[in-house]
Amino acid sequence: LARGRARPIKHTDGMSDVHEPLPGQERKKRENVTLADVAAVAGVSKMTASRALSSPELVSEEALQRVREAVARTGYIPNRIAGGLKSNRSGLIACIVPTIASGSAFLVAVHAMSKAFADAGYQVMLTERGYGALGEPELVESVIARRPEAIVLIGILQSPQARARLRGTGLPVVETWDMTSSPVDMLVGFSHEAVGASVARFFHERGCKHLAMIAADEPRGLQRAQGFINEARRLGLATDVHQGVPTWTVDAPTRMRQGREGLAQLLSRQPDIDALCCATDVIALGALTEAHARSIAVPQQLSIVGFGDLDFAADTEPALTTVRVDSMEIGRHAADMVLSVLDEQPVTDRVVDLGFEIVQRASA
Amino acid sequence: LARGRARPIKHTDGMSDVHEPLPGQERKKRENVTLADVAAVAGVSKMTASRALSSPELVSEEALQRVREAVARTGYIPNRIAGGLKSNRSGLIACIVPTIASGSAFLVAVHAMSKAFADAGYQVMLTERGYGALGEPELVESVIARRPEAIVLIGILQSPQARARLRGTGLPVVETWDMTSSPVDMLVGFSHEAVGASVARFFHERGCKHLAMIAADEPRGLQRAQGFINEARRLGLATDVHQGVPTWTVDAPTRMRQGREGLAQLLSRQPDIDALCCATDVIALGALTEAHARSIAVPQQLSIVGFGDLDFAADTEPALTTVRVDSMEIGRHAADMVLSVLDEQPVTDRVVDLGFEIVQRASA
DNA sequence: ATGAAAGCGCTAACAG
DNA sequence: CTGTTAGCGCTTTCAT
Repeated sequence: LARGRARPIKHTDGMSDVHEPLPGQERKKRENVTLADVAAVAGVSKMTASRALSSPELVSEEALQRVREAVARTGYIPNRIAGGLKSNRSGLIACIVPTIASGSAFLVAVHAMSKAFADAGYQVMLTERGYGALGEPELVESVIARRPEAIVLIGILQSPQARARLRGTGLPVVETWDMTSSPVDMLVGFSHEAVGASVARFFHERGCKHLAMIAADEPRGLQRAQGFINEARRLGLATDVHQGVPTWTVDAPTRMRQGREGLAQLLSRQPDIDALCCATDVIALGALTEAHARSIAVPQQLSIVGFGDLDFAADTEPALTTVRVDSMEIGRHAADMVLSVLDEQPVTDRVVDLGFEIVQRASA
Repeated sequence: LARGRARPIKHTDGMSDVHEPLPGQERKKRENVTLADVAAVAGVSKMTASRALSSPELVSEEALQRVREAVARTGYIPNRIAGGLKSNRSGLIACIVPTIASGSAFLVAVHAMSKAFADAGYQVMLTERGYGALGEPELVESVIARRPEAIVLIGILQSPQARARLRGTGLPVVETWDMTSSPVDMLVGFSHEAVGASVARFFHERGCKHLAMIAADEPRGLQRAQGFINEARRLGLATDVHQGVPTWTVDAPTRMRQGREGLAQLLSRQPDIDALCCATDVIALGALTEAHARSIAVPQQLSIVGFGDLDFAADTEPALTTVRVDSMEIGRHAADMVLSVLDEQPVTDRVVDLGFEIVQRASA
């Protein structure tokens, strides 16, 4: 953890000059307005000032007025870092996401969660896991170092060490977007293997014979692929030369191009494919586009199914058949669980499977 | 419709004795391992333990060993909240974004920034502004309450009050993705009006006569639209019944559907449109799709230009002509500026226009 | 309803 | 190289 060198702290008198430091010249540390200043200006004790801000009902009307005025006059902004130290309540919820720069469905869950937490007075600290960049244990440690009051994960940590660390904190932890038999604490998600298997059955029921898959190289994407392939085998739909399901695997986060390339690759290997399961809607959109460019009729010649039911899925040509996950509900539910625990309320179902649903549109 | 499990599965307890804090009942605050404990176990003073962790080069080899062992034995995780209080260095950089759940181009900038800050030992605290949900002044206050060491904004705050607050902190502030004559502090972006004007000229040079626009109802989207419309007027390309440019405005964040609807709406108003400027690539993709569905030849009958050069732009059918912004560079540059200031190094250019470029592909 | 004292866990600023 | 002494700004606790 290389850091810049510590800079000297200049102590300026603070409030004497009302207006701004010429930017760039001299960044004054004049965030010296503390609760003590407010109290002094208001003519009350620090404690009364503190109470006026956090539990106004315990303070006389008059004191309240004077403190409020003092706050306005001084431009006081409470220091939550200091408050948190003593009270052991940081007001922070950590959320660890795989990545942010992508059109992944889980962003909706994060969004919903953020809102729920914000409404409850917590701030969310979002951290990118980066699909394998920094080590999980170090990441978890750096997050815990901020003393969040709870931790929400999109996905499941692989490293047993990191999981142990999480558990060791005794903090409420919610893992989401996945199912596992050994959650760290709470869990709200769905089975990715079941998703894959359902898609295989979906194709089977509609008479498709030659299935193929574009998989995403990321834990949950691989689970979906595995579920799809296994079920296809079971149904006797593994028909490539090696009695397998032709599969093309791409990096995450997924891009449309990978769908185009993937379909092209799969067709060159096995031209008679009639059903394609895509790891994400974005890939499916690429595949749809490639099919169009090659004048392959969808769904007549080729059925395509995506995953995520992203906001564009209903608006492609043809409209995309896809697996819908109630991402918003996952986010809300995760937030509810956390808030319940923080509120000392019992949480009966600590593991929740929210399931999924195949939305049939025109592409399959 | 195949369905997954849609109702909660009861967790059959099972693990009750694996880890002890009976969840929900008695969340023991047993994160009591402090530096003092480590020091005691290692048989050194708190200070030596502290130094062993943050400036190992100041500590003897032996002490280092013993502290490291003590850390491992106790499972100590430093409390950055406490450290930050004394040192006045929270190690936090706040980043305020419009929203997270969208395929906006700025997410790439955020991603790049996060990485740069992480490499420098800072953690990024991402906050959603929510396109007008909570008041800007309150939002800024809640962010400042965490005492970040710098603040990066995607976009520019509207509220003068909020801007004053920001300035008042004396913290390094970088506004990004925009140009303004009165930045709070530093600025790295490009002119959205210039983007709009360039697209209008682009159409003009290629002989288009009947321009139209799908605008996004968000500050920068509106600036682009304004630039486009003004330039179109100047060039004599404002040709609708009212001597204007047919414009359809949609909510942000934008979705593909809005592009489909928008094109449909515009055509019903003015069927002879031959050039369409879209507020985002996502909208452009929708417009492309709608054109395809209506058998309108792109670009022969209708030219379409997007904005953002998102990762899918090169892979649509036809490939999308769009305005490219070097989002990653914006993120990196913003991070560099902040890190320089934090490192007491001079920043010569406090306002940087990174420009943009029209990438001509097949759609126009 | 208010205030005084006592730290939260850590690190800056000195001495040794 | 190591330790001691003071707090950072706030809130808990307990007195009034």
